[in-house]
Amino acid sequence: MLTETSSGSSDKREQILAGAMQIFLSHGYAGTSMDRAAAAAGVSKQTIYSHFRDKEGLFTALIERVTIQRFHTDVGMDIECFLQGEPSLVLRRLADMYLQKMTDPEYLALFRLVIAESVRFPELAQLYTRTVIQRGQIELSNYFRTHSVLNAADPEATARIFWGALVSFMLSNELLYGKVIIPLEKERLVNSLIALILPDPVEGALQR
Amino acid sequence: MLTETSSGSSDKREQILAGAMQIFLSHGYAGTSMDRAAAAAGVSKQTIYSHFRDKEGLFTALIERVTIQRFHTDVGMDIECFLQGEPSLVLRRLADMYLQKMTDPEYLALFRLVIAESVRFPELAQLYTRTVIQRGQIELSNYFRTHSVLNAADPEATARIFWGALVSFMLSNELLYGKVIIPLEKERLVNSLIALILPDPVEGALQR
DNA sequence: GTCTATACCTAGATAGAC
DNA sequence: GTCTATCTAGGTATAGAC
Repeated sequence: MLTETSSGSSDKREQILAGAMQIFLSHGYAGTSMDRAAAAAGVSKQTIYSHFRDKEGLFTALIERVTIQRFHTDVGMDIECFLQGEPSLVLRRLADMYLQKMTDPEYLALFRLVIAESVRFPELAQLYTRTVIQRGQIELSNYFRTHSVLNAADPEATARIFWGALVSFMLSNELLYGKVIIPLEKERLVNSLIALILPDPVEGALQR
Repeated sequence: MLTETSSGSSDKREQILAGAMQIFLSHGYAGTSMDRAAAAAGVSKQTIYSHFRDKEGLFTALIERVTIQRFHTDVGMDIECFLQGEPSLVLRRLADMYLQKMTDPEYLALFRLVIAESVRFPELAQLYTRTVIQRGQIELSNYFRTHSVLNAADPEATARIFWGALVSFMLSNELLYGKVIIPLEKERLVNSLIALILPDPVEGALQR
């Protein structure tokens, strides 16, 4: 049920993408050799070259696939059911969901790789921005816009702040070893975030 | 006036670091060859190897230098004078200062490179976290803690949110092409950030 | 200390058998 | 389409003249 490309879909092609993905995600573009990619996929090097034009073509197809897949899983789960209930509960639910998605090892590796290669492969970074970042911020903007009880005169800017606090928390904690250097419990970040956005914080919402 | 290392300081050493830095910052670790680094520094390859053990040693010394230098320039400017005055003005001043520092091309390149190589060179990522990230957040935490008029029951968490919103804005705008894909004026982000943190937003502070 | 020249290896990409 | 074998360029690192 994946999008078919010009080369057509085949088992081998999927096998190559699945195997090479592990190596590229963990070792980066320049750090991955076609030999290792072929070995990880369980095929010979020439088989890769019969399915993809060159190393760049393989990498591009691969990152596109991971990004699009992530988009589809996001669409798969019903976002609407997350937005029902007390705003404080909804915001907490949203924050927990985004943080959980962001701390997935594959998401972290994709995030790091897209940033690392954003100069050599700008079109991949742009795809990532449109597919992952923009999507999340539109969801948040819509919620802030349609719930005027919240302290969000500018829904789009508030969405950036909410999302940005979570992204930066993940980046610092998971990729830059902040978890051990400047530890901060997730709950404290989320509690403060909610307290800022809710006009008058409910007593029970702040648990510490 | 730089910190002297075990190899001693020399003009050549500085020349090598300055030249190689440009290449490493723009092409990454694996994307930089010792030939290009030598050419950019205007020395021969063997001269590099007489000052540094190997490519990893050169890269490590280089990133350490850039990170420490950035720390020193931060110390150089008097942070205290930034913290005088109305909280809304101080927050705006802080936000503008951090955003300006973050959009410096060399800072952006260092940021991207540290993230890209955070697996191969974890000690550099940790140095970056301690020197750049932790420092900024301590400054912010102290301000929030000593100004209880602000809506910051948890100063450290609030500092994370403030800093995180700015970092993520920079990351999205400057590294992931968000400036053209999901544009948002800097002023709107900063205004909303200040409005959230100030208990009752001053009328004149929101300009749009 | 600094350069030129080179050893040795691995990279991406291809040729040709099947 | 798929594999084995191979070509060529470019990589890190070193040897030896000055």
